[in-house]
Amino acid sequence: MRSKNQPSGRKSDGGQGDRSFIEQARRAQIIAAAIGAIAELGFAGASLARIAERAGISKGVISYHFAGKDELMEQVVERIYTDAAEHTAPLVAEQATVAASVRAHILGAAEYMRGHRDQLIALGEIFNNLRTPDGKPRFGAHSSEPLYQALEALYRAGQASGEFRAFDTRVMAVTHQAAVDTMFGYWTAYPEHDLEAHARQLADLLLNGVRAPGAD
Amino acid sequence: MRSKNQPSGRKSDGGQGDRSFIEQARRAQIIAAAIGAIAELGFAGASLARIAERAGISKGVISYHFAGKDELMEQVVERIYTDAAEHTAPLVAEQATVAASVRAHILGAAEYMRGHRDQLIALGEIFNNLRTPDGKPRFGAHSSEPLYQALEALYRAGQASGEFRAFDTRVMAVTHQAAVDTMFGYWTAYPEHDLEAHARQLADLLLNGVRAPGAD
DNA sequence: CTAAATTCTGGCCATGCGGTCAAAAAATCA
DNA sequence: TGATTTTTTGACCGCATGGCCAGAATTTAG
Repeated sequence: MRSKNQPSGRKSDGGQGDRSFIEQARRAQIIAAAIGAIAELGFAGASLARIAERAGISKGVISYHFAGKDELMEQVVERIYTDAAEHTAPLVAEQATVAASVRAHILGAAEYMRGHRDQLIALGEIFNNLRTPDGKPRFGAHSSEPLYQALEALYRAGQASGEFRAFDTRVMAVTHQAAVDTMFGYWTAYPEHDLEAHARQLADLLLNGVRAPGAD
Repeated sequence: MRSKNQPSGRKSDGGQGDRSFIEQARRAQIIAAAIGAIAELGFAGASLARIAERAGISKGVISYHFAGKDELMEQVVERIYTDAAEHTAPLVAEQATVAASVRAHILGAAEYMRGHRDQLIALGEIFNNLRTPDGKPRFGAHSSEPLYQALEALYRAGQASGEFRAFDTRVMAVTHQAAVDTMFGYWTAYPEHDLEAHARQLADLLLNGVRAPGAD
């Protein structure tokens, strides 16, 4: 009766530990199918049955590889989130001035959006809809703390270097992130919209907003 | 066999036409209960049963007064939306300069948020989640067009008067709206956050971003 | 090749959903 | 008052959902 079948049995296991290759592949496949389903049908429309159908497997397979729908959704978020962060972070770091970093962050985000439409839609859907069993949002605004802190650090550096004027860096970070997120949402609704031009306009706007009075 | 009981039977009837007082009162009561339920439990958690429970009535009453859940949700949106617009619009109009109007819009929105937390949460939930029978979002980003156009007109006026520099007014309008919306979301997540200070910071940021080079 | 472990299938379950309805209750009318 | 209309109730329907599991299929190990 020992050694039950539960590859995903080790609950609350952050790292993926010792997972066989085919196990990892199946999980990746299911996650990909989930992203597609959520992007097309919305969070509520992405049932396990529909995700399984997209993946070309039986519904039970998902239950076999994931503890439940909630774990699936959390894995989807983790996958997308880390991937996006890995892409954006280095772009910012290699700039000479802080203003250039801010601009690079915005333009880099726009470029990333082009190739990851479904992932970002799915991310938003899950953020907005996934809830804990007691009904509270699973990913509240608090989940954006790391993002906010990174942006705050960036803007504070600009203040320290004298590039930027004095302002509340937290409000700035929140606004910056919101503007970038919405740029994506707007482009999603109006696909013919020029994403890169939007990004340039936005960078101009934000940098003008924080630029130190003397610098020109 | 004529004269069936269907107070809400006149489908696609924009105005409320001839509705008895008690009929209007019941509808208002149900809409209020729906707002509370959505704000607390999210869109998915706000079932007809739970809304009815909150209103202290039987579930069937909702079906009697509304054609279906979708109509209820649309009425909720209409109620909230018109109420908010009525509050914000005059504030903007009575300002001397365009910059003052922009500032008034942001500060006015912040003030409004304080007294209408649940309404605005519910509005967001419905915008993000209500879908037509074929699965498409009922209120896409296109629903914000009137807002965007009003803001564009405002910023264009500033450009015409020479207060503002040249920039893409559409990007500006989208960004402005996003920043205001997110100010609300952030305050919701961090209730101790100083909403009015945030609004002032945001107004400074946006106005600095668009201010004409010479003006100071 | 055989045995054991892993993975997959397809059907089943309880739950909650939106919606419907006959009948009861309440309000209105004559 | 009694007759008629409006409103409410509470039970019920069909359906989709997330989850479960016995057994079959497949892969791996000895």
